[in-house]
Amino acid sequence: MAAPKPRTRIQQINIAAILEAALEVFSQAGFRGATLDQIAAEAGMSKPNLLYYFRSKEIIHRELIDRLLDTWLDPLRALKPDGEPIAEIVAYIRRKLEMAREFPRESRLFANEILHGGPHIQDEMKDLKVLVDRKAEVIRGWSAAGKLAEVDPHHLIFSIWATTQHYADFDAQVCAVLGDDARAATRFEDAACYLEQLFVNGLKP
Amino acid sequence: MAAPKPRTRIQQINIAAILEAALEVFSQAGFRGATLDQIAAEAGMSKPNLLYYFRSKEIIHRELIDRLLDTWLDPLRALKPDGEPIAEIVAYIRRKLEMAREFPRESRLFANEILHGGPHIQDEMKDLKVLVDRKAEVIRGWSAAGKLAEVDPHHLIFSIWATTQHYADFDAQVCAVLGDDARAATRFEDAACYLEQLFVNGLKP
DNA sequence: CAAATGTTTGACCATTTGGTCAGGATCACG
DNA sequence: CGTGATCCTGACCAAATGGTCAAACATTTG
Repeated sequence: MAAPKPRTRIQQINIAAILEAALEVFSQAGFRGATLDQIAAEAGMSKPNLLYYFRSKEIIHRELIDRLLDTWLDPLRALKPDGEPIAEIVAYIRRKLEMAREFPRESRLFANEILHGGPHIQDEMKDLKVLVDRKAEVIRGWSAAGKLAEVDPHHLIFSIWATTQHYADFDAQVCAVLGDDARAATRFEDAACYLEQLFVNGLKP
Repeated sequence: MAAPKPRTRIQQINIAAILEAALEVFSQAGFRGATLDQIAAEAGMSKPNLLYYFRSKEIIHRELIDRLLDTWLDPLRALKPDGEPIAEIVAYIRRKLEMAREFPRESRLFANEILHGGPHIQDEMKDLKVLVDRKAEVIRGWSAAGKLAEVDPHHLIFSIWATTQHYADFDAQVCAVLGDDARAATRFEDAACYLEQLFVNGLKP
């Protein structure tokens, strides 16, 4: 199905360099805002050479999205039905927050895509729905067993996505609001602490 | 400071039509992805005529952002220090959710801007920080008075922004995951209900 | 080494796009 | 109704951009 693995050493190096550069540029400027010249410059090669490895701008973008989706949902997949519900959810939040810190560019790339209606990932959305529906059933089971408050599982998942990815996608705003002081530097730890409190106990005193 | 109000009737009509069209196009395609031709077509006029009213693409964008920011923070401003804390926060969440439903294009326009580092709104970010810091103090006071859990007020505000704007910015994903059934149709009501539960009581059974 | 295969590039092209301009159409108003 | 201000447009332009191509340059391999 997928193209056979890169044959030569040079191909491996250059394809990796291009994807790294494209991730940087796409995540900053969006698909339309990114130019092949920018990506080529960032990757340290000429534009025709870049196009020798990827036949079009869109193909680079697709490849990035494909690779991203592959790992993006791992934290959700890791939600274990037989774990302790609250602990499982807190662990999920921590994993998502960790990804927001480790892979902010991937998060922004994805956010950009969805923000514009996700025109390139209609198929993948179907798979996403299947996965989410399955995990929603798990959560519903937890609620039914009295181990979790009775909440809409889909919206619970949305709220976890929203609160964690916010720290990657809206980093500019987060940092601007927190200012230059130490609070901005510890924002991920502070967020983890706050979100655990929020999701477990809410805001009631 | 601002240009004197549109003089003529025609100016009022056309400027309004342009801003409406630009909001539509910018929010769908982003700044770079939007073209003057698209905006002009959407506004039902020729490109040179559009440029007669706004001298450049960037000026249209600035005007939209300016008008947006004017009202975007109203819900936060409305947070009353002498209200009942939990009720005030729930009311804030409902207002933000209402805005996500009523003004999804504005939300996406703003999200796009922040996602790309907010290059056009550095100044406005300063004002934002001032407002948030002030409201954070109010929240801290509520916690100190024992009327609210002890949480980081800034991150509390972030989580409200994230969870509510998610329904505007990531609408494509939300609808894809909820599917075609009635659940997608009632997503805002369901979200309001879920978020109230989450923020007040958390997920503990 | 020499052929075959793989890699790189400068020059080039068509299209898109933000923006201009001169002049014609329309409107407000005395 | 006439005249000055406002409004509108077709034609045009320069720059940017995605993409092509032939030919030069490396690298591998028999």
